[in-house]
Amino acid sequence: MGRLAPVRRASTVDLIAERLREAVVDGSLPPGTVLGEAELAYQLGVSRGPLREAMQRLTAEGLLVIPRRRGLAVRTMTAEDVRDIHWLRARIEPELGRRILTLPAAERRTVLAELGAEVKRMQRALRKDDARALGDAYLDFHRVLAVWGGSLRLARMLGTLLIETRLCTFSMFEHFEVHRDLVPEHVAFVEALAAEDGERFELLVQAHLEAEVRRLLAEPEASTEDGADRLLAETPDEPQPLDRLDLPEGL
Amino acid sequence: MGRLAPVRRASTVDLIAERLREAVVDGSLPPGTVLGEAELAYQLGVSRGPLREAMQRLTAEGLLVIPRRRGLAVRTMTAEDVRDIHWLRARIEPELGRRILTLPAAERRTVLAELGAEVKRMQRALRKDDARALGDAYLDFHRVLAVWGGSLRLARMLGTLLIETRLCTFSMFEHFEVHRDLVPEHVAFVEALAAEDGERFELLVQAHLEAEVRRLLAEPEASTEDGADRLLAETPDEPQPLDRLDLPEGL
DNA sequence: TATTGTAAGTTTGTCGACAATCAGATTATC
DNA sequence: GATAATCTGATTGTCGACAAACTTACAATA
Repeated sequence: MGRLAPVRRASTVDLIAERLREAVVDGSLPPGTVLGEAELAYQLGVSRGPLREAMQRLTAEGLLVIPRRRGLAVRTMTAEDVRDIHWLRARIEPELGRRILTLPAAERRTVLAELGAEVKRMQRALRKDDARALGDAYLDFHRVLAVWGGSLRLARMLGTLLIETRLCTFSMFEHFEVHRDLVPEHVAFVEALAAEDGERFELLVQAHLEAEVRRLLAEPEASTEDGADRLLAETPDEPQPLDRLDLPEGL
Repeated sequence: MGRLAPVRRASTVDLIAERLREAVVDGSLPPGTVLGEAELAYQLGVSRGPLREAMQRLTAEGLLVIPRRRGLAVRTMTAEDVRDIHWLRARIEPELGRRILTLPAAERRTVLAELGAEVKRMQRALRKDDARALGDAYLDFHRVLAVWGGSLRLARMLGTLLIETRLCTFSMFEHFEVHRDLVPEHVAFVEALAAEDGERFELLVQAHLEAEVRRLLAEPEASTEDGADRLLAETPDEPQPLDRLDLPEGL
């Protein structure tokens, strides 16, 4: 008989954490935002207790920062973070690709179908010049890799890295930008997987991620001196940027 | 003028989380342990608020599990977890080795010295037949790799994986065991790094980790039917083991 | 004018309490 | 005798409040 998946009611903390993650991903909480607990709790319609618990969780994921006595702040990514994140993704994603290629044919077809669907979403977004939708489809494309990669922990890691990638964009630019290379690049990804060419997939992914780093770290548009300030934030002369305040805790 | 490192007072949550991590690592909180919040808070001398926040953080790290209305439980690792953890480590640690080899010579010497010191600790522990100390030195050896690997995120990940590795041991066996292969294996690791032979280092590490998996998943001593039960926990017929209750949250 | 000292205001960090919920034991029923 | 229903006790999930700590602004002094 078919086993039933156990029901899993999300706790309030789960809900809050998810809501916060969403807000970070969709840009309603841009990097550097500082929020008071009371205010935020009121907005979410919960008390400060559960909110603080959720904050701790997002802190462990590296999305939030808790400056002492200052509520919470959305992490601002430095150039070093950008490099670290993309370097890591360049190791993880090809590995996931390889694992996906070892899947039974049926499942592999499913993966390819899902990836194809995301590429289609990207194409539609591009036609509409909808940078936001393009970015969302981009994230979901890579999430598919995480889900099918066969390693719980690697999936979780990549999931976090993808959100951090989004934070990189927000940290470096004021607003989304459509960049047209994205679609052909991802078409190539799918083709490489379809051809069961793991090596080619790896090279393509790495090329893509390196290009992303270059794009993100290129001098931001001169207009937004704000962006310049943020790049500066990684120079060692700052009075210790908020972002790194409680990182070392992790290890 | 020399910049002063900013003072960083640990918050109560940090302290609690650290204490809990320690307890997990040193075995005073074996896998499967269920604890009531009130009791634990009393033991730690704090109120339930901060304790719950720390719990959320350890949950995000995958060390704890929060069964609904049951306080908290130390995660029990399944055979699948054992494989996942070691598989991941087999990807991460060689990568860290490679990065360490690209370090300036002076720093590389420091790393080798630190690794050598840990190996010495392992040898001393082995001579005394002190399995606990051997395990601790083992953890610290690999932590050195994490610290010097040059990637904050990868370091954090490996740090967590190492604690999980310890949980694997506790999940599979009732007590520590001295196994003598460990020391020569780690001597070889250091030698490979000293010879700047990244490839050899990779092979050695992978061999070691595969051996560990075999050792951990070998039928536990017949005496401990408890261990057998735990192995069973991963079969799909259980009514959902506590361990996996709230994992999917991560991604 | 720059710098230090002071004070007020705001926010967090922590705690205690209440109510809803669940697990386990007991009892009733088929 | 086994299953289902009920009940009770304990524990969590959530909230409100208090006190300490920090930040900011202002004033005084060199």
